[in-house]
Amino acid sequence: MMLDEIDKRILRALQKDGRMQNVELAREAGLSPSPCLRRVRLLEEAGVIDRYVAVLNPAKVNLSLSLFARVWLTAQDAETIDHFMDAMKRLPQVVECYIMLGESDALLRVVVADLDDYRHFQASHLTRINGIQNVKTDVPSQIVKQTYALPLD
Amino acid sequence: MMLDEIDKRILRALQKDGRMQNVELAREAGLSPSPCLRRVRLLEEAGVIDRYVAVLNPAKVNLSLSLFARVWLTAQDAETIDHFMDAMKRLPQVVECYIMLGESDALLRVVVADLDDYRHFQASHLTRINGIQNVKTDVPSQIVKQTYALPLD
DNA sequence: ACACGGCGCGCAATCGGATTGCAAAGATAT
DNA sequence: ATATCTTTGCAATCCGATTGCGCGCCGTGT
Repeated sequence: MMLDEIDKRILRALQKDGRMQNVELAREAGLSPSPCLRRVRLLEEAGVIDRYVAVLNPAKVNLSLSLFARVWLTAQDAETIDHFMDAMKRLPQVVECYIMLGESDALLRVVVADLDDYRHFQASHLTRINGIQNVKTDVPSQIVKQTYALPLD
Repeated sequence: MMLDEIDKRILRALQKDGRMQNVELAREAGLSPSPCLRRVRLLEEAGVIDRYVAVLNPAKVNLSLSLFARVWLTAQDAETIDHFMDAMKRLPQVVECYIMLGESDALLRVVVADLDDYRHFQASHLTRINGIQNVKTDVPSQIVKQTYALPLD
């Protein structure tokens, strides 16, 4: 799919505010409302816009601590990795999970209330999963930026 | 703010689909539309819902490569860190940036088209920033999970 | 137990934006 | 230059968001 400058303006706006009203969106895009909405629908159908989500304030729902865990597995065969991935998909505290090339085998972002909560999570969930050899937890002291917005040129 | 089970159902639904229509949302929450919408507005005003965003498909906008960079700074004083943070805020390719306790000083998630693009980003942006001593790039081979949804009990 | 007060609910009416059909304008290729 | 295909803008329609209001439920105090 080919995106022109108008599409990019639409996407940039919707990445900032996914509920922006169509009239305002049209103004920002430099279009009248109807073609603007039609473009949005096309972008949705084409899968350029994957979904819309509400972003919560972690502190307001008692999940102030976001931390990273680098995971080393006991092996890198498909079975071990698949089992690990399935387990990660099922843990709601694991908000992001990547299988990595290089130093560690996986990188997680885990969201919990506090360190006690994380200790509990690690003890009763992480360590019970087969195939995990080691976990190194990295704690952020500050979140500088957490846009999930992709840069469109 | 105290969240009851209905609020949590609303938040869970909106984290999955931030544009869900109020009538459907009300159905999922087990409420009629008007009190449901009133609750959503309260959650917005209270800052529990921080914002709504459209999530794009990276591949569809030619940004298929998401990678992590661990950064070591030349010093950990406020000035060095502030300068670094300002620089990160200005780089649109840097989608997430955390100042870390422990091994590395910062962790970035960077979004680019491909490795060439990343090399270029590193050469013409990252390495030009004062205070960066070293960067280790970690490449994910697979994205297992990328929910940004917080687990509400 | 009963009366009172406050909070949150659901209904129904209103309001406003989303959606669609259609004709005109623009772009493209021959 | 012209035919064709595409995308726009307008206007009418439709549908959901929003609000006012009365009711019922729950907690409190007597």
